[in-house]
Amino acid sequence: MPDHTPLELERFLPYRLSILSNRVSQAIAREYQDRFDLSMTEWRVIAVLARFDGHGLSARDVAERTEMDKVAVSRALARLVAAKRVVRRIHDGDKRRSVLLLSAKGWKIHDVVAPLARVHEREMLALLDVEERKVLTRILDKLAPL
Amino acid sequence: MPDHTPLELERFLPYRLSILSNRVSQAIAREYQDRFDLSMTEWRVIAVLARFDGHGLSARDVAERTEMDKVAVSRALARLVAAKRVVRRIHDGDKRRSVLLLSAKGWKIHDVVAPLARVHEREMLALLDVEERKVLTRILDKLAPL
DNA sequence: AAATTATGGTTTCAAGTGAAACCATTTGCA
DNA sequence: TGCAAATGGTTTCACTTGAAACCATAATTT
Repeated sequence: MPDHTPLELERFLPYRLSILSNRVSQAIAREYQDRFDLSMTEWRVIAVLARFDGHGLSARDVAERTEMDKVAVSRALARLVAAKRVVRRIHDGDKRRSVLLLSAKGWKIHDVVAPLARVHEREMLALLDVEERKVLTRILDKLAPL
Repeated sequence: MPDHTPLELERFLPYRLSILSNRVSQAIAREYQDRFDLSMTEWRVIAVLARFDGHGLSARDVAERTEMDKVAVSRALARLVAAKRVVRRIHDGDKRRSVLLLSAKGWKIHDVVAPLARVHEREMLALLDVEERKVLTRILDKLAPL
């Protein structure tokens, strides 16, 4: 007799994770889209360019730092450059490589969105107590290192 | 002077959550695809139909239970019915509503995939200690209730 | 009962996505 | 030095996806 023991989706970890992550990302993405005409991937690009300002990051570096594939990054950059939020130069001595910098416009977006992002994070953390927050960080370190 | 305090993406909670969730989902989805020609959404449909067997679920019910939108469910069902993994009848007394049931074929898939899913979950949990597991559940209950 | 509104479900359309092909340049090596 | 392989980046193609329009049926209002 076959084992029909059903999987309880709503207690299944990968499922719950994906629900949570989708809800959070959706909410944030929608806000960035509406208020700044900025996609999630574009925002991530801006965030790393801000963080590693002065390092002269290339598109490849950005892809690595954001865990997005290079096609996504290429497209996000195309839009950001077109909107003059990012300046693209060419690397001295390697004409394949681009050197990416936030423009003044890009910094302005960053300076508004970054605090906003932190608010979102705080709202989320506000639902947890101190211990839960600590353990959550530890869990993420273990499950998705780097 | 503007505040350029950069957002550290790799410590930003929504970002980390999305990375983790994507990695896990991707790995699982790929396996189901390769081994059973089954998409993630199709698997979720099968899982709820198995779980609520005998309840005569409609497509709408499935959408609710899986937190997927009705378009996704409609398409998943179309494929599942075409593959004879799900049987679709029409509700007595409401000709709009469908009544969905797993076929023998559908049950067979379920009986193989459900244990496999549990293995995936266990592998994940194996990286955590007992306390972390308990707290993780609590965190998910708080952040993504229902 | 006729007319309006709501509901279950599918289709359509536009946008987003990844894989693979591609181009230019650079690196490694015979 | 010259030629094959590798690398940074963009484009193409086929597929997925969500929003809105849509169709049929049911429920509600008058």
